[in-house]
Amino acid sequence: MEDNTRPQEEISSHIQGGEKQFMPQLSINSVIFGFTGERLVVLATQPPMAEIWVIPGEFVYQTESIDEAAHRSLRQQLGIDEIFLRQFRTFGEADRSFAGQMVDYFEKAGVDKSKYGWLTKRFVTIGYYACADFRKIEPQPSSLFEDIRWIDIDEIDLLAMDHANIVREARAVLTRDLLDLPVIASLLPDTFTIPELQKLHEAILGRAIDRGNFRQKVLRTNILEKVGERNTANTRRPPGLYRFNRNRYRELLEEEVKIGF
Amino acid sequence: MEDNTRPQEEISSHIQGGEKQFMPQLSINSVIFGFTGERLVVLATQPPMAEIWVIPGEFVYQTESIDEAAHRSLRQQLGIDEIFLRQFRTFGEADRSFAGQMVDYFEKAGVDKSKYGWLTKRFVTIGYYACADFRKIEPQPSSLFEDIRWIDIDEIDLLAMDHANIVREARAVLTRDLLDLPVIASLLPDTFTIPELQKLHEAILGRAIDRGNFRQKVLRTNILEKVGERNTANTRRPPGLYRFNRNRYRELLEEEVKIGF
DNA sequence: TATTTTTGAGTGAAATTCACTCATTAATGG
DNA sequence: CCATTAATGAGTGAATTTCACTCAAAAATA
Repeated sequence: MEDNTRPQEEISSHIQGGEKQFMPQLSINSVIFGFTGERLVVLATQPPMAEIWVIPGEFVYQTESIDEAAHRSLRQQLGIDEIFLRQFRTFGEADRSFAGQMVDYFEKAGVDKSKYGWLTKRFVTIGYYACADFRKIEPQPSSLFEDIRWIDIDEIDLLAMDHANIVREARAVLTRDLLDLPVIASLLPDTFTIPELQKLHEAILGRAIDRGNFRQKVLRTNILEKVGERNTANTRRPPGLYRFNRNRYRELLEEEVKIGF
Repeated sequence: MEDNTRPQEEISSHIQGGEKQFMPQLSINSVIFGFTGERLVVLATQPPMAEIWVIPGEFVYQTESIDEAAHRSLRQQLGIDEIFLRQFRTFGEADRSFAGQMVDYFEKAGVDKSKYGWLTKRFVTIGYYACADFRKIEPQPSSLFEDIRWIDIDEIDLLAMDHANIVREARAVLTRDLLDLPVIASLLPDTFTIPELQKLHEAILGRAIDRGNFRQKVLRTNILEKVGERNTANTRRPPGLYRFNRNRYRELLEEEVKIGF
């Protein structure tokens, strides 16, 4: 993937030149999953002056692929590079549009309708989902959004438009993809304990897993390598510290070995 | 899904009005799988005057959803209604366009460039795949294509543009979806034998399956009901005739029971 | 009528799943 | 300093599933 970074533009210029540089009526939206250690969360942003929460989105430059647009979005808006990012579905209901929320916003901002009109049309959006280390991302407002924060997976109904539905679909795909362990690797810090890994699985699957059996199955795949003896946490018995063996990862993917928890 | 059928237009009017009624730079393409009894095949069409083969495609009216456009495409072009149809991926490379093949064609046809120009731009296409009963579809040329035929899954490299790749991706998804038996139900006639069902599985998976074990597993799910005693084929011992029990179907889907061959 | 080919049915060893118990470790409280 | 406690690490065995395999049945064919 080449670097298609463009200067971080002011929101108004981003929008006003839109119809010339972007693919018309097309956007991408990314569901970015994180894991607090207990709960599955997704990243939500609040556009300037608009009192709504949405998942991060972008438009597609005429000169870039949709995958590049998705990566650029994360890079420019969140400073995230090198991340697991996967297209999972495209949403194209006939009445899908920003119009309701956007008109108010632009009139407040004093933008001329001839400039933002292209934005109020019906939009088809390509959904991506990503997994990110909860602690490494430091959400900070930029010119593209006023506020940004993690919201619990059970609170997504506060999202505007059809974004709650997009998140639900993404979560269903994530659950299916759970077998491909590389998916969740980026949800965890570089090193972690097996109980932590189990909690992540339980958060995604939404059900409890037997402790002993989980441990056995994971270790049997040889996908983990012990890196430290103990944790500085204040638990009783200190759990072993592990990290993913990236080579074994790819092997498992190619063998299409299903772990099956 | 409402009926959004429009009169079958002449190819030229279909194209010339395009930029006004269709979503710009967006199309859908459908990979339609069939099963000959031995081999997996896909439907390919040849546009008028163009010496290329492509999979069926359409544009999306501003007033219809992408799913409706996909269904309409099959209805208008192939006379197929009520079919299993599933979106599987969107293709959006920066250089994806009909330009190469189309310019020659329209110049031959004497269409003014101002009319077909919108068609030569970069296009993003939403991929759908469908399963159809090989015998029920009777491919016949219409105003939208000059010729149409089934091609073997191993001969898709003759397809133009990135369509071979689209078919490959669809096949990979079909293989994954094979567990959800309803997917393949529409590939078979209403009644069929277990050996026929097994051959279909082998054609999709691309490998041999043990006969006895396959039989056991399928029958254990109670998804089949015996409908006739024997077949009029000229085999040795006549196999039992079965059909899918639609109710049991949905049950299995909801239980998310994996058959796992 | 014997042969051949295909379907239908069954068997058992090997592997996997899954609920469960026991041992180990180190912080905590007295 | 020691018993308690809470968490991790390790193991066990019954039940189930997988999978390669054999045998029986049915009907066309020679």
